[in-house]
Amino acid sequence: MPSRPAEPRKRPAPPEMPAAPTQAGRFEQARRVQSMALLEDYAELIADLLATAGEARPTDIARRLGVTHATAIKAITRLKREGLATALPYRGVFLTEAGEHLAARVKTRHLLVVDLLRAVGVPADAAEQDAEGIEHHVSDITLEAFAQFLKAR
Amino acid sequence: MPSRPAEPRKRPAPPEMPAAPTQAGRFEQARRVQSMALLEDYAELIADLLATAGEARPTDIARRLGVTHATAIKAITRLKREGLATALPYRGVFLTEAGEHLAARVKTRHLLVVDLLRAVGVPADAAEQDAEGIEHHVSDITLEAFAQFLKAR
DNA sequence: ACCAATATGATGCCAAGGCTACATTTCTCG
DNA sequence: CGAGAAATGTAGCCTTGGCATCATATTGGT
Repeated sequence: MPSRPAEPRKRPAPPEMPAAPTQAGRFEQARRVQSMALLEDYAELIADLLATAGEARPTDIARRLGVTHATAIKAITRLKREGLATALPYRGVFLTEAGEHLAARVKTRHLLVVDLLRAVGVPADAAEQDAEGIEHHVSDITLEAFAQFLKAR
Repeated sequence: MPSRPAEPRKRPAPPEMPAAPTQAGRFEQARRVQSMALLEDYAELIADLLATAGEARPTDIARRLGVTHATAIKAITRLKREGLATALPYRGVFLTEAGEHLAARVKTRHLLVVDLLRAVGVPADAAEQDAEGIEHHVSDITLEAFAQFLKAR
């Protein structure tokens, strides 16, 4: 039996010990990171399309991300609002300098995360899949540690 | 200059090569995982509070997660809807069997992720912080690889 | 036993990210 | 060149997960 409904409460001992310096702080940071994840994915993909095909069109972006074009266009609007991309109607999307910087960092990080996962024995498919979600949460410090580890072995 | 506005488009070569079996599929999976993340965090925390303090009250949950109590209550409502938790008004939150199972899996995974990060040289603070976001994206296959790696070294 | 303090719950608001449906523009090709 | 096809853009709707605010319940202390 999972758990009994509890008595009327006696407020035994408010576990006010922060368990760690700030558990709440860690969750907040994780949420902050998460809000950047989508921008990062779009920036990286747009950079890839620009490099590969010479242009990045909403439909291609949408297909690659597995969303509808309407969703992609909304995201592109946000990218523009954040100063990461520019777009001329019916003429494709381009990255600003800030957008290109972001894309480059994201790509580097992605490759490093995949390499590290492979290095500790994760199969290629799983490494690719998991990296897609993991990468956004890897801090610079952790990334540096990954690089060191890979160099050392 | 980051990128030129482009010519009227000539549709050069639709890069229809799926780059990988399914890039879109990986993003979709990452999004699916993300939608579970919040439930996992709540389940783990509730289990911890129940074990530590004997009860899990919305206000404590909120404080530990760094959100307002209104937000916590909404999440608890979703936990109930998903069959992971039960709650009696003004009497705290409890986990169903499914909720306890989830909490246990999440906790195990969290510890393993932190251990892995530490093992490859990530400082303790960063490991704790990054694990908070990373753990949700670690598949069973990857988790198993982590376990093997830790055992082997 | 009462009242103030605190916790809890209910609403309503917002932004993000999905979607569908429909309108418009551009392109391709006969 | 002129349609039909395809891409692009717009609008409206939904769910999540935040928030603040207000109303109600519980609790603790005198």
